[in-house]
Amino acid sequence: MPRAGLVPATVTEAAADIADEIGLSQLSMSVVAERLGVKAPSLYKHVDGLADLTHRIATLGALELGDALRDAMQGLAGRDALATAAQTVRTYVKEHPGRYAATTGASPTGPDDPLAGALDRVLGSFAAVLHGYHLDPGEQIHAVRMLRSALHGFATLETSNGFQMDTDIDDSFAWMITFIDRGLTAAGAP
Amino acid sequence: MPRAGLVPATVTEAAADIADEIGLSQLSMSVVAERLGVKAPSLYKHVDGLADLTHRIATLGALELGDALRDAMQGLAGRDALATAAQTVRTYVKEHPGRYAATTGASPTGPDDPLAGALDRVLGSFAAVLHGYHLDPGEQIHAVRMLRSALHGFATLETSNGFQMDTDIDDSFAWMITFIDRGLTAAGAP
DNA sequence: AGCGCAAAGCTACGGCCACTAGCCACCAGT
DNA sequence: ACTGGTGGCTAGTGGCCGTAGCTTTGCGCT
Repeated sequence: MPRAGLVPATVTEAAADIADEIGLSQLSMSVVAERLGVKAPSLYKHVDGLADLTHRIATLGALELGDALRDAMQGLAGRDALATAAQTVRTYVKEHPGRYAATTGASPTGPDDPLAGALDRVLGSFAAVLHGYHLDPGEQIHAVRMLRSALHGFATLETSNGFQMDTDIDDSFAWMITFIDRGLTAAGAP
Repeated sequence: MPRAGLVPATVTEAAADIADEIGLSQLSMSVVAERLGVKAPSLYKHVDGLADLTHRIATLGALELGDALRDAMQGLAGRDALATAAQTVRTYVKEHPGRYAATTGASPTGPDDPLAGALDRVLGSFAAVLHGYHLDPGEQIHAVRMLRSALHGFATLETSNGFQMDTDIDDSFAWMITFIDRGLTAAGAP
């Protein structure tokens, strides 16, 4: 019987995929082990239990989302940057609901936790979106929180089927982006 | 040994309280039974398992939030109605995070499910807020979704400690309400 | 090539969970 | 007072996380 050749990263990625497929709450050591062709206790050689595994999935999700935002927003500003960032977040949450759920449910254990840096990069992208609107510096933090709330709320409500089906959700999302863009433009030039 | 005199409503309320205290994910039949002075299997005489119990907590939460919104918004319109509704939601989520988590994680099983009606009443209050702004009828649904997203996102991020502590969260919330009010006013009178 | 040793896999186990089966005692209605 | 339904119980199953300890593998070093 050859060895499986696992490292923490492989386990984390397999677990993240499973969480996206069946939901984070359904994730278990057994199902991850099964996918990797291994018995459950073997995973503890690479990962420090289910809580640690979830934390690693959260970090992976934050890193991926940060990368996606950075890539998508290259050279954009103002409304284009806002619309692109928003769509990137929404798409990521729809394609990776398990990773995103892990990310939102996690908090860094300390300043050296890689999750902290990854989350900061995501927040940095949101801040970058707002640089295109000439806001009062004191308003910057409020605007970031408003933007996060709107995107996070919309995406989570959408993935949990919180919206009725009858009206197109894409239209509502576009409307919300326009609403925020107009508000930020007006706030920036009063 | 006298009987405990339980009914489904007692069990649901006790479970909801516990969920608020220790988090919905930590809720278990054992801990509910212990609080009610009863062994865990006895609960199955009143409630059809943990999933059913969670569903009942969700319904309770939606009913309570709907009542709170109705009461708080009596006779208010426009910005006052918006600010009051928003603050009501935020306060409810902060005081009853377990109930709210159950509500957002649940979906009605059918049209006769009491949860469906309760959720509709909450949505109705949001729609009532928007009646004070003279929106195009086609925009109404988008505005409801935007409002829900913002409030839901803000409240869940706040309860999961998603915001850094350094800037006052109350200020950010007030800023967001003002932002939405201005946007809706501008949209209603273009 | 062969040897040694760390590490990666395994089986076996303990404790907690949800949930079921089946028993017993209490209280209500006649 | 009897009787039947009902609310509580104990016992038990299967699943989960996580630990202990064993076996085996395969790399590095002589």
